[in-house]
Amino acid sequence: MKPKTRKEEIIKTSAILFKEKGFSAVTMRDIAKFMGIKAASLYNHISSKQEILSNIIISLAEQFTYGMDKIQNSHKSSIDKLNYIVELHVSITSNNTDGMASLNNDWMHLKDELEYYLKLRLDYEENFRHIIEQGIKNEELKNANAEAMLFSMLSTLRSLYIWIPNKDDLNTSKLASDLSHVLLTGIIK
Amino acid sequence: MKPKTRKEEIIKTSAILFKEKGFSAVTMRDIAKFMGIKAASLYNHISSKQEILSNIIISLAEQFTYGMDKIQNSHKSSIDKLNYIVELHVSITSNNTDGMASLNNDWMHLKDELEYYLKLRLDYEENFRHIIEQGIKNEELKNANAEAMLFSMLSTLRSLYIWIPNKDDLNTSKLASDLSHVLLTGIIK
DNA sequence: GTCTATAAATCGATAGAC
DNA sequence: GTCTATCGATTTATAGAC
Repeated sequence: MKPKTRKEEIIKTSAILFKEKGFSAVTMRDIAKFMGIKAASLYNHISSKQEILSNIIISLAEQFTYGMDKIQNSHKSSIDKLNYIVELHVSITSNNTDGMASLNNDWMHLKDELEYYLKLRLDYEENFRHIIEQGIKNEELKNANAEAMLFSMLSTLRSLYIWIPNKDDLNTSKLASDLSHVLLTGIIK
Repeated sequence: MKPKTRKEEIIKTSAILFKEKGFSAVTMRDIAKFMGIKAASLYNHISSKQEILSNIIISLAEQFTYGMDKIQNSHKSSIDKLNYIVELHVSITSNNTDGMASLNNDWMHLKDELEYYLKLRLDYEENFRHIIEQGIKNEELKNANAEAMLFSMLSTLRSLYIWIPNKDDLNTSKLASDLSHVLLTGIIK
């Protein structure tokens, strides 16, 4: 995931700073200083601060959409599908923990792509909900509050970017399996 | 929870706007406009934008600290303590959904109170962790990844402010019990 | 308690030299 | 590809009238 072009380098640097203080509190001068150049030089590679933000967010949102489509089209059990969703989040997040902060906290500062992002997010949530509801019908899952199940899983998976950087020796498959176990079977003996 | 003084009104209004766009993207003019006055008039009641933010965040952080202390000092089982933690989050969040957004997303913009806030948060997490570890020793909880358990519960509870406003007919005790059930016993049949 | 007017600093972005 | 210089807009906050 090393940036190959100068533009990719700007986007990667921005994601680090956006994670620390949020999109609105980071200035073009902050980004430039971090890269050892002047703010005006950034505009030779990108056209606006907005463009940096959309690059970070839309790319991630589309990765989630693509992954969810593959899971939906696989003919697996509901529980297997939920396990794959956990793996999807662990995989995408561990490859871009910085960008995930913008996806979660700065999407509202999108302009041209705001509607597109909101559609991707809504579709994702509806697919997730559908898998849970199917699992209840199948009697794979408890006949309980489906919205609470969805909310709990989504909240945990969306917060992964906060947790993952703290695990130095990151074993993504163990992390995904531990997390699946907690989310699906609970913590009570 | 109706604001009684003009200062409380400013803080309540600010919390609504901070939730929408974040602290840094909201201007004093935005807050004033929402209240039907001019930005300069705000300074007759508060001394800075910073002061508004600390009022929102520190008050909430102290409520969590106070609630956790009471739970720690109660001589209940580990599982009961976890249930009370869920109730604590549902209770505080449902009384101030707007402010919870600042607590979660804008704490890094604190200045004088940043260290104090970080200490309260760290203590809270350590108390939470201790309860889970005790539960594992007691054999009330599974002998599994304690950090994953803590992370999953905390992530879900901290995200409650996003979910609660969407439930119009809010029955807080049913919400807390549904959530406890999902978090403690999982979703698999 | 609210207003108008304004200070002082900082913002995103552009022009043009090298 | 980076620089200096700068524009025009916007920011938090203050001074002083009413």
